[in-house]
Amino acid sequence: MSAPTRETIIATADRLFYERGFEATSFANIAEKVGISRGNFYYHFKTKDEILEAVILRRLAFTQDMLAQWQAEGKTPVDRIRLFIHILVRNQTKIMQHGCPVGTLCSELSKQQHPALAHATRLFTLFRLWLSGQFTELGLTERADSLAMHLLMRSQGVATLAQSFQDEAFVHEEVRLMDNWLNDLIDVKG
Amino acid sequence: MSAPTRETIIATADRLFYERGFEATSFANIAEKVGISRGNFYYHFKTKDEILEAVILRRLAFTQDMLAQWQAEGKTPVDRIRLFIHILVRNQTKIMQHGCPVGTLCSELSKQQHPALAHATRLFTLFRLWLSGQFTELGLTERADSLAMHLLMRSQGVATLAQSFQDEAFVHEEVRLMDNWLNDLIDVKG
DNA sequence: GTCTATAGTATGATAGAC
DNA sequence: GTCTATCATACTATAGAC
Repeated sequence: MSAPTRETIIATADRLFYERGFEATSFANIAEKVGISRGNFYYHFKTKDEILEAVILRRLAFTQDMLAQWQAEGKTPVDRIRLFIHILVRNQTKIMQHGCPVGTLCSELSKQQHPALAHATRLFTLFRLWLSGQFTELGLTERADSLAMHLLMRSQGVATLAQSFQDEAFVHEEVRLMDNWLNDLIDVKG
Repeated sequence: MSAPTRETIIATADRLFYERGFEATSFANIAEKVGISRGNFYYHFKTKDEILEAVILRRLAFTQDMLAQWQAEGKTPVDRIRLFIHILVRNQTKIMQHGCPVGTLCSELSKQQHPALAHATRLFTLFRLWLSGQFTELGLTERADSLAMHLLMRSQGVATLAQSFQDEAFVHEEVRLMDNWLNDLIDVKG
């Protein structure tokens, strides 16, 4: 059974890519954290890009699971959209330290002109389609995709500034504004 | 006269740090672009952190110049705030390729827990104080800083998603929404 | 102020023993 | 599947000639 080791490598790489960045994380860093030799590491992954692909696949799977859970957990579309908005509060500590896992990865891959950018952007697309579905359920079919992108945009902006300024109050204030924005959207509609 | 070479190094490093990222840019990369040997490079800068400091100082100076120019160019505070909002359109091509120069640098330095993060964040602070001043002039003194942070947040979010999705129409749509947001702010006030 | 030469370290990657 | 040993390359950085 090689699955456990392989899975441990991917999970560790996932964490380190998030905390330190993709470029800044070396094979040695990952191998050390996992507790295996570098040689053994190459048995599981031949290149750094292979680990990146595995990490993105893992994140895609985890994101889909999370969205499915939100779908079951939130009773109304508004409740479900709020579950998205409030990840900024739930994951606040990590976001202030390392930013958004999706945004920072896409940004780094974009700068490196890395071919995996398109793959990583699919993480954003999962959220985009899910949010768009919620807005459609609210009867805002025409604007659904724009509204989804708008919310994604705001969560990205908050994450970047939270990371730079290390300001907890700012995050709460902006989450409050996003809640208000959502309320106004429903009021105007109803 | 060593100033020309030194200035060329800083300008080149500035560009490469923006285009490729700080970590991904090596001394050899910069030296090659400048057209000097690596040995000569070390005559001007002993460590990579020294160049980073010089680059940040350069960016601070350029930003202050730009803000001073906007101050003179925009006839009213609203005009001046619009000059800020529309950098997203003016620099669209570069933003879609490399993101926001300030946001991506701060994000990277934050991940590396680099001591220069506080210094780089001052770039954001320049915009924050300038925008806050415009809102104060509009009579929104109490909310001036929150409004400034809100606009910074939105420009960061747009930059990150523009970089990930490579979507020109999205940028224009969000700039339009920021313009509307500014108009509504004045309407409510007046 | 600029160069070549070089040291020392870390990296991505491979070969082969167990 | 895991290890040690090894390679070629790239990096930061220094010493010294011109």
